[in-house]
Formats: sequence, C-alpha cells, structure tokens
Amino acid sequence: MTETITVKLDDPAVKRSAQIAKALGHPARIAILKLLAQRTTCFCGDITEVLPLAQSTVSQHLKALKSAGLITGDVEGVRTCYCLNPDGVKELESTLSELSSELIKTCC
Amino acid sequence: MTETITVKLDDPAVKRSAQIAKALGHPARIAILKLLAQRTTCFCGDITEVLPLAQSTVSQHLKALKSAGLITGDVEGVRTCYCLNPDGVKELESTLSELSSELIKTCC
DNA sequence: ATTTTTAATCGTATATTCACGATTGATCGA
DNA sequence: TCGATCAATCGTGAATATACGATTAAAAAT
Repeated sequence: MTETITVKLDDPAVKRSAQIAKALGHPARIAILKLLAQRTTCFCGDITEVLPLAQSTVSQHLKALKSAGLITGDVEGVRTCYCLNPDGVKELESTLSELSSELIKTCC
Repeated sequence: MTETITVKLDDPAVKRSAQIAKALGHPARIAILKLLAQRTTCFCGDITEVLPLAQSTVSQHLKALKSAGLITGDVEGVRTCYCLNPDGVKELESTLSELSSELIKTCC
C-alpha cells in the first residue's frame, strides 16, 4: 500500500502555528510582548512612549497581537489596558516548542 | 535614580527572533519544514509535488526559509537538495522557547 | 459646558508578500 | 549533439503590511 502524501496547508494546527509566528514576525511586536511581560499591564500610551513609533502605528501592532490572541485589551475609561493573554502565551509556548522539537529530532 | 526605559527595535536578538518568526509565518513554510523533518532531505520538485503550489512559489518559500537560516540548499547537478539546517533549527528552538518562557513567567 | 486626554480609526503612501506562468541556464541522458 | 529535466529568476498582478498624520469618539477633568 503506497501512501500518497499530500500536505494540506489548511491544517488547523499548521495554520494556527503560522498565525502565531506571523504575529511575532515584527520586532515592534516582540518588543511590545516583552514590555507587557515586564510591566504586567500597559496602556497604549505607555508603549508609545517607549517605542520609536507613532501612536497609530503602535495601535496597529496591538491590534495584530490581539487578533492573534496573544494579548488582551480592556477598555478602562478613556484608556485601554493591554495585558499578555495567558492562554495565548501558553499556546505560543506549546505550539512552537512542539514544532521545534519535531524539527530538531531529525535534523540531518 | 530613575531609569528611562526605551526599547530599541534594532536589538539584534529581538530582530533575529522576529526574523525567525516571520519565516515561520506562513502555512506553506511550516509545512515545508515538517516535510524536511520527515524525509530528512528533499529536492524542490519533491516539495512541489506534495504542496498545492506552483514550482516558482515553492522556490520562493524555500528562498525565504534559506535566507532565515532555517534550511540549507545544496546544488546537486541539476537539482537542489534541501535540508533542515541544524544550527538554524536550534536557534529557532532556543530563541522562541526563551521568549515564551520570558512571557509565560509574568502572565497576569 | 468646555476643554483635555486617550486610543481607535481613516486616509494615504510605500514596500513587501504571495501567487502564477514564462523564461533562463545549467546539467543530465540518449 | 540534442532534447529533456530541474530549479532559479523574471515579470506581473493582487493582496497585505507598515508607517505616518489627521480625525473621531468617548471619557475625564476643569
């Protein structure tokens, strides 16, 4: 029995890994995540202060991180409090460590 | 002594993490890496056969993975033998697991 | 009631990504 | 030598990403 291997690119796990990786695929977004890890919680303005980017640009990156499930954003009056999303971070951890161990196993 | 925190986006480690993540940020490229892990070694044509993508598109993705240091490509006559790059994969492993443990530590 | 503050969104410009077919250049086989 | 094979590259089009300033809407402070 010969198996015809065909990789389906719409495999949910593969798609999810790619989505998470894509969200990490910009220095500003990694910096934001690290910042949130340091401060636990941040307003958009705090982040803008620290990064060499315009407020609207930071807002865009926050949106990207949020839609990938890596952070949460709770509106507190006129501000929005951003925070690492534990579930998302755990998923990041498990997904990418699974991938890398799968790869590392057979490295030529 | 008040420390003025400013995150530099050109921090080499951050940039490298982002570069690696970006390379993983497409389902096709993750699929290619998994494939190389299964087969240890692959010609471009092998990959094209298995993915629902044109040869030129696969070649583009391979180029992206190669320039991120995740795979190698050795020309063997008319073919090119692609292979996981152990150093790159190790870097992937260490970089991203470091990041996720840094994030997971302080998750609110 | 008015002004200020905050962050999202809009509009825009430029750059990059992703996909394809066609072409090229190199190598291999006949 | 000639034709076939393979993969990189070119050219292209469409979609996304990245950045910015300006505007908006909501809430807070005056």
